[in-house]
Amino acid sequence: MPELPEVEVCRLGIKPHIDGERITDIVVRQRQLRWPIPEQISDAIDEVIVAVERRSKYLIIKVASGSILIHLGMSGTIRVIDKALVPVKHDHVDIVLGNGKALRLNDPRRFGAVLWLAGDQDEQGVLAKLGPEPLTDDFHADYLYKKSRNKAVPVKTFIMNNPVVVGVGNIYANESLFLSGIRPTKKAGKLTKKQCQVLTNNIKEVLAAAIKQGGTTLKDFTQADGRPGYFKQSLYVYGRAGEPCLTCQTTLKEVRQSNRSSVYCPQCQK
DNA sequence: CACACAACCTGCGAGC
DNA sequence: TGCTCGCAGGTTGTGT
Repeated sequence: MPELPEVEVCRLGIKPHIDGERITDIVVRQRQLRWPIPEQISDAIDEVIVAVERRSKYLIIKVASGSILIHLGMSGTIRVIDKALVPVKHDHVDIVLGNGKALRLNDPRRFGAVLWLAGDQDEQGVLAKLGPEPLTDDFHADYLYKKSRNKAVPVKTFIMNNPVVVGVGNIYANESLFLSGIRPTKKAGKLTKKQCQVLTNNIKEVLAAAIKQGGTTLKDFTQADGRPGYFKQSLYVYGRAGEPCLTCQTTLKEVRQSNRSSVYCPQCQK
């Protein structure tokens, strides 16, 4: 499910149920995710959760001696459930809590990850290479303009590249570019300052709006049937190839870039 | 260095 | 009913 908004909605949903709770056990049923779940993750057992944070699409669950990182990949979901609930297919990990609940990760495709960071230093590996958070002031028009100079890559590929900016996945990349009137195939280096301004603004707005809409379903997060059921987005282009543009009725086109589908309006996006 | 593309894995819907 | 194919919200690693 996860692009940045879905991960943030997930964080907001689970935080009230797990923050301040003691981890009483960590049950690993399937260790082989994107990377094997490290044995040292059991260091977190008997410790108290002191923070529930997010960096990029990683959830960060902090205890005194380190942090558990969780990435949901393409198909991961996480739920707070009663610890006695019988696990189903692809329920790979439980973080069992002192309050009788458990944080349960389900991930059919296993592109997700559960990692352990000892101490409080930033990881050399996954977190160190990440660019700015899109919703902070570190991500702004001048930054994007300077960063994109002399880049021949298509702008869509550029904004989906984690070292440039994190958290912009395929859906919101398509939507942001439509709202900005920029073709996904345009070379990043050809963006004007004005276009960088418009694009950064739209990326921020699209992500913020999605978080806000996801938030409306938070109260259902721990219901028995469980699934967060993300608020249905009103999407302008994603998944609408061949259908009329909602602005000008022109038939939306689809191209593949870096093996991902890009949909755009040939009239509205130049 | 910059960029394109395959790979990781399972499930689902379309088409036959 | 059941098979095969293509595609899916992400990221890393390899090759040119």
